[in-house]
Amino acid sequence: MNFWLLKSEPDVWSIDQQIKAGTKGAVWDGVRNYQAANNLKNMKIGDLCFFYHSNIGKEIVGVVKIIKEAFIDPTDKNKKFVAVKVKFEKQLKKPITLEKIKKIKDLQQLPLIKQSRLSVMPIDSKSWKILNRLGNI
DNA sequence: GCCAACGTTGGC
DNA sequence: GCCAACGTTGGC
Repeated sequence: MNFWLLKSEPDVWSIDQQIKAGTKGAVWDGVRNYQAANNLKNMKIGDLCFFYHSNIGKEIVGVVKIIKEAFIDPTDKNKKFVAVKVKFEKQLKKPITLEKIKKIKDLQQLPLIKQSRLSVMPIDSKSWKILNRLGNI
């Protein structure tokens, strides 16, 4: 099992909307970056992803689970990019802010810090554990 | 609202 | 295939 982090602007798609989507889940589409798309392709059913709010909030707000592996993004006319389907898993009572993550030495290698523009990124299991502890998950 | 850091596009 | 110009993302 692998771990990931998905970024979304809450204006476009927020954790609240993800919660409303319920057990049926929702399509994670709109990724138009090859590196991010490659990460999507490597996701397997059952993998867990942090749900991060970019721009507004700048914090990890929950966890979602992959329920459908990569397929052609229905919103991509050129059919080059892929989407996955995710289901709401958990919401953090207390979100983990970017500010907080930046203060933790063991998390400085995360793409979230180093590559701020990447919207889909892998999280190594050690960092996943640290973040779970921080989020009281 | 600005700007750094990237990605992409298109002329050559 | 290079690189300048332009566009986008996202933190501040």
